[in-house]
Amino acid sequence: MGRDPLKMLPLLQADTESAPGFRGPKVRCSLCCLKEFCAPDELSRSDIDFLKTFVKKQELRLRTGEQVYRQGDEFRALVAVHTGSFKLAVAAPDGTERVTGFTFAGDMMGLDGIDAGRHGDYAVALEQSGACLLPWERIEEAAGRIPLVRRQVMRMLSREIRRGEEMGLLLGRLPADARFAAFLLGLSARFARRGFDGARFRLPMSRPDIGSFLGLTAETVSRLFTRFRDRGLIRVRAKALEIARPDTLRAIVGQKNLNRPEN
Amino acid sequence: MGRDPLKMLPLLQADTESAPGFRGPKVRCSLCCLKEFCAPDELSRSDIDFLKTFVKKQELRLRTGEQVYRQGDEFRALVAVHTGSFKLAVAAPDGTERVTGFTFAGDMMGLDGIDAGRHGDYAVALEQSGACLLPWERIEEAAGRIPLVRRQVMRMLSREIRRGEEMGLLLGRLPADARFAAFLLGLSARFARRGFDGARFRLPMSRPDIGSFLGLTAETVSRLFTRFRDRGLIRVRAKALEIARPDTLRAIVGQKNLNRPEN
DNA sequence: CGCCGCGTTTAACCTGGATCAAATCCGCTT
DNA sequence: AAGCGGATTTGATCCAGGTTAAACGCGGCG
Repeated sequence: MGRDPLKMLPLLQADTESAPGFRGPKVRCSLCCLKEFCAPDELSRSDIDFLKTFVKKQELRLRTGEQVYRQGDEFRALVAVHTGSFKLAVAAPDGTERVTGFTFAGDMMGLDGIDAGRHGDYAVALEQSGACLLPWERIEEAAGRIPLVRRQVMRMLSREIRRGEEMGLLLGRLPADARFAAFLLGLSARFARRGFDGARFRLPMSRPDIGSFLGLTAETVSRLFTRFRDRGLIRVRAKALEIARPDTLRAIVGQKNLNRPEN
Repeated sequence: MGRDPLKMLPLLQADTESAPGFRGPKVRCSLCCLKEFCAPDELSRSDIDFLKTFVKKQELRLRTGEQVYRQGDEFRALVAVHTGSFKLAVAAPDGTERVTGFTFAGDMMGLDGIDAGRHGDYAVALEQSGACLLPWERIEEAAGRIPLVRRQVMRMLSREIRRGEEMGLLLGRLPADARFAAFLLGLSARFARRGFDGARFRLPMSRPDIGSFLGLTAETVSRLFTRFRDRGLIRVRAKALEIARPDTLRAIVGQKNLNRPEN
């Protein structure tokens, strides 16, 4: 698991713009992170300027396997994914890893640390990725000053609660194939919402990661990939995925939704 | 399930103090709900007065089976449990019920409705119960005005996120006995934290409810009750529960925590 | 006081997915 | 191109917990 010592990039430092040895597309954070809070046109110019004072130039760049923050680290900032993707996971007492989520460009990470003041999970880059740090103290301050920001922060938190509940429903009650179908559809919807192709995308995570996330073994996940492929529901080629029949996938999620189909 | 038409008490009305036919201990809400937000002594007198303007006299009284809010209802207020207990559940498309949580005195309900503006679950009283309504608009206003309230609201939301994650871990990866042990210990801890006896309490919910919550069948839950009783871990007598050996229960949760015990 | 209906417990069997084991594929290095 | 090591796929068992069915217990009611 944590065999080779993964590098930990310092949090909240403005000079981490270019981690040594990092190569990749040069992107600026600018307003991208703020979109998560508010439709930009709903904010006044001065509000935007105020927000920019603490988000700009906070970009963090990570290579595959590097962690943005570690479990137990002091919580100081929310992390907005700017480019690439991350897996969120917790380490069980014995060191085993349990994947709790995946994040992509536009997602926010670290929300669960606000209460306890430290991170309950850790975030690992699944590929070369960029992230914006949003110092929580500043966010709180902004939330006090700008009603719109306050509302959006709370909605973001609430949305996360809802998502957790749905995940619980998924894990607790759906059989393996329905979980897997729901997973694929969920990814598809997320990509589509962000303007990417929802029918054709890359899975940045490994089979064991998917399994861990869905409460299944890597073997079962692999079998599901092949079964779905053989049934013509998806097209897979290593990490590349194509959703061929989303309707059928939806049916698999819905149909097995409960134990007594009839009523 | 929803066979007999459960009564729906109107939300946000001040005159629901005494629902017709309701009998039970007469309790006042006063500051109890606010404790959820802030240690009362950290708030100034004027802040408290301000908060009281919209929480006092908002108490709702419910009898067994009555719903505080229904799935899909417009979200207008947080609901703080004042007395008694509730189960939170969602109805699957086919009408089947999935229990997503239980709440007791001091707990807050409805947090997941903030984002979407409507409730994603419904809350049913498991016994004669009382609840306080906290109009969300007012809470938001207070959050803007009083930094402490703002912080506490956000922490509350964050805590809920963390709890959801833990629930996911539980549902996705623990075997039945570990889930059940964790459930009992969780209840115990919650009661203890609220000043009740953590070793001896009443389970207000039915076996099927527990099963639904844990992603197990009622039969399995029943078997676990008897197995745990036979092993001397608990004492059960219908709804009355006594935790005899919490340490062993903890061991059951921890030990089965993962698939490869050795490493 | 005994009947009725529902929630709970117990018992017998079956299946989905985990486990264990092995073959194959793929990206990288030399 | 060949060699290597980890990831993925495939195959063969096994078992926890679901399913089905039936007995039991208990409170409400006529």
